[in-house]
Amino acid sequence: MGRHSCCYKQKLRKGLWSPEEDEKLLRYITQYGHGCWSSVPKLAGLQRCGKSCRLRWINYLRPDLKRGTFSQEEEDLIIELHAVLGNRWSQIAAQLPGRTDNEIKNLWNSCLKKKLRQKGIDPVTHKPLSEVEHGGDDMNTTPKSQERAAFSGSSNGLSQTQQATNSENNVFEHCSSSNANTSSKISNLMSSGLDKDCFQNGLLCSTSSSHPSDDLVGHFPLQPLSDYASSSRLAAAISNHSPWFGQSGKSFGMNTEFGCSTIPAIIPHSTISFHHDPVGYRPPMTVPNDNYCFKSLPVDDSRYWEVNAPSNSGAGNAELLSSSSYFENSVFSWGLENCNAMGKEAEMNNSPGGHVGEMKLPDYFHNPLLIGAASQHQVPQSLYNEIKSDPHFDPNYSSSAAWLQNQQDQGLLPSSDISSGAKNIQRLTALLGHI
DNA sequence: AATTGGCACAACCGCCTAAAG
DNA sequence: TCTTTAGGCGGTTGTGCCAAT
Repeated sequence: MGRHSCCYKQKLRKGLWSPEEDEKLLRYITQYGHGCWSSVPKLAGLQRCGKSCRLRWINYLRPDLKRGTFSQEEEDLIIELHAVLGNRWSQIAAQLPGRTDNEIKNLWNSCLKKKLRQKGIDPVTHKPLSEVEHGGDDMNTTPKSQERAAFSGSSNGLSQTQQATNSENNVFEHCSSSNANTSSKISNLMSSGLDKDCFQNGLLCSTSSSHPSDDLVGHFPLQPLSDYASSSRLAAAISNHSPWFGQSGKSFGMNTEFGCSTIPAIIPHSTISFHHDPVGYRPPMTVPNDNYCFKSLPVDDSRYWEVNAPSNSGAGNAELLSSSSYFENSVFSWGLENCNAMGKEAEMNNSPGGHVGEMKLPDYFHNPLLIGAASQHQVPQSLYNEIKSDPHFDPNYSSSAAWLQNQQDQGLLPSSDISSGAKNIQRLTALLGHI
């Protein structure tokens, strides 16, 4: 279904979005959330199909987008992840908060592929070009339909041929004997608490019956790792990643719309625990309110992120915390019910005093992430002007923590909120600062 | 100054899957 | 069980910018 049926019913606009359209969509979603995308254009007064609105929001308008060029670390991580996940851009994007799958895909096609080739690495197999040429079994020639079938039937997103190549060639050529260091890293990864089933159902699932399924290290495409940055980040990404693969091979519980997709779909006892270095994870950039305080608890060499569910919500369960509902019901409050009041209040006045978890529209505009977008003309001019004209606006803010702190300094936030919100964010920022 | 090619980015297209009727 | 509808994803194309010629 390329174009939805709604697109045929009436003449809908195509092509680039105008600033007016952006503003309409932004204002609507800010106030009401998107809900059913197919109804968004009508309710927002747009001559677009819902699919187009969704894409525009995800790739362009949503406030937690990180703009600007990719850092070297981001590029390295993308390459690492691509070696494992193949062209599963949405899942790669899930490990790079603030980046969209579209953005990463474009980067890959326009830049990273070329860089790898220049290094003598085949961007498809992540093996040395000479090896690929000799092999003759060129991955580039894998029929699309075959790859799609492989995707749906396999768990790691690579074609079956690709899986076999990675597991049988990379593993036993590069891992078991020559790359003991990397091997030990993966072994450590395994021995330090990861559920083996996650691997068997997830990324490291073997497709070859000739290899014992518990030889998990053996099914990891290790060869490229030496070229890239620390493999611990990849391990972290995988450890965060693999539990959310279902049997169909598709991930679930990953909400890339908010760039927070590493939050597990099922979180027993309302606790999010990220084993190992959570370097691939950043908490939602939305400020947690009092009920959702992110805590970092050092346990051995691992770090754990914990979310305290609100005791009075009656929803401190897995259902609430499942992906989108998690945000729609709680943390991502600006996107839904609170936004309604938020927008109205913003229209009436800019009075301070809103809670951290209930940002008013002007406060929302102080969000450095949105401002980042605005500064690059990613936000409609009228909104940008609104931001710039605000006396509290400071384009130099570089973190949500700084932003929060300043909100308190300005008297725009009560100290109770800053203590639970900003401090946790500051802790997160410090812990994740090395990214 | 005009043309051309490369590049980055935004958006569309088509496929797959799941849910609902 | 079949059909319809919608969401999501990856591939591809269109467009504008910029540097080189």
